[in-house]
Amino acid sequence: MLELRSLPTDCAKRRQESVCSACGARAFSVCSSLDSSDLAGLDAIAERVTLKAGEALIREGDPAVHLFNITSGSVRIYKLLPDGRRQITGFLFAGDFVGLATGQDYAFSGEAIEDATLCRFRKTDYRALIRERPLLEEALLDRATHELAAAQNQMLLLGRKTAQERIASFLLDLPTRDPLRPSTEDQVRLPMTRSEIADYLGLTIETVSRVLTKLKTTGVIRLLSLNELRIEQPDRLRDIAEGEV
Amino acid sequence: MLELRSLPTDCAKRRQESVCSACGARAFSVCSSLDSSDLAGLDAIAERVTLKAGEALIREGDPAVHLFNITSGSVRIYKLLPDGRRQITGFLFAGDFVGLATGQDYAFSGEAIEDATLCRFRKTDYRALIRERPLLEEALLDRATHELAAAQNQMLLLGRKTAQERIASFLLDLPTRDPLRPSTEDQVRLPMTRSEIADYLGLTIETVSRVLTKLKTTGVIRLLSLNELRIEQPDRLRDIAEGEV
DNA sequence: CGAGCAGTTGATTTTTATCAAGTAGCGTGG
DNA sequence: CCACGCTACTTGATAAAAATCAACTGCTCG
Repeated sequence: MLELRSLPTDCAKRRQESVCSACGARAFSVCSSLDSSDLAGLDAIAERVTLKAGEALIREGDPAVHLFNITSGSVRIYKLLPDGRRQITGFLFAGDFVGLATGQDYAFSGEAIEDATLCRFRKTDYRALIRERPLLEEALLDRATHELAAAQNQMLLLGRKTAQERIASFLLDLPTRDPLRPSTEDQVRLPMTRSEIADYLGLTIETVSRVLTKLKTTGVIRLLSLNELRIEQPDRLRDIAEGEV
Repeated sequence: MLELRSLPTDCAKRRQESVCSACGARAFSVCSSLDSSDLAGLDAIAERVTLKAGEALIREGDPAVHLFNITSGSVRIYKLLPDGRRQITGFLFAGDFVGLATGQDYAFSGEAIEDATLCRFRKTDYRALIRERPLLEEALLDRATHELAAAQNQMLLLGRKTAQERIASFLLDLPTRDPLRPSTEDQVRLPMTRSEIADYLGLTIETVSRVLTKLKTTGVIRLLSLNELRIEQPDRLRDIAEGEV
């Protein structure tokens, strides 16, 4: 049930597999030395939740009762302005936590992009549990810390990168976080729509479409289908992402 | 020496004052029940650091040896693109931690905006310490969590708000985080330059200047000096910040 | 087969950046 | 004390990037 996916900076060999007693899903430790016994407590207070594509998980402003861990599928979290403008602040995949960054009320909404399964904990239970399990807390702090670093990268992207640089950065970053990435090297799965990519990168769908077309025309990427593409020239894409053009 | 400033969501009465044995500076607990004895351990491994305005604290890419807590003054943290474009990802004040969001190497640079004093810990010492002090770790997790929520707000700002909305949001947010805010209600201290405001909001200095002039002209704010202004119409500024115009 | 939706492409507008020319405040040195 | 020059800031004119508006394509699903 609980699957703490290894963080991107981990080397694979530090992964430690364990099996959730409650639902049988595999659980991976994060980089610090967390093992099955540490996760067992979490499993005990977890409920399983199933969501169809598009269904809401949490809604901004609601009391933050639960904390979630994604078992399968993917989730978008976002914030809205009163007039409907949307900023997607993250795409989350199996192993990610949803709801860590909240106080009294949820500060963002979350919905399934694809069909998804999740583990749900009451925040109060989880608070009590992590007090007894310092290794679990350390793992969560580690994870929050990594998310913070990712958020800073995203601020750099949103504040200072051009449309082309944003798309390039996105195409390079996404597969590193998606556990379902195609096995083929440099192939990218896009489970989200153009509209979601636009709202994640602070652009419009038209601009996303135009930039993808341009990258295709210049031979940097190849569109395999609407939701799948291949990076033909990774070095060039990396240069574009960092503004080296 | 160590000053864990209360988080904005705290009610004042939950503040718990304690005095650092090493340097005499006051230390406040964060919202959870952290007291002097929990902080004492941190003091023991802390060194005092003094910085003049403009001096660097940490540099992106350097090994992340230290963790800092600001005792006085203010700090900017930022990331650069190869061509020099800068995104300031945060302004930090007394009580804030610098260096939480890092793995092996620092992922951002940090410099003093004004003269500042800080406490410095070796990360290894601090890691060892928080394992023994669950309340401290909980406080840090809490803080990381709040920073994550703030980062999401900033992503909404950078990705979807207009220049005017960004400035309005900034003017409303800054005083809530600056412990040196003027005692006069609705008065805002701007210890940073226009260039820093611009790099924090993803704008240029010219745009920042123009928007401030416009807000002044429409009577929403009054510029008292270059680095001090007063919000004349807080409700209207709040409306502008949320796009209700 | 056709409706509807996601995506693409094109023309135009808007916003903000860029380039350029001032102005104001401040510290320094005469 | 004042002139000088520096820097930060402001203001104006123009350019560029991306948004908006609009038309069209192609795919999926009933």
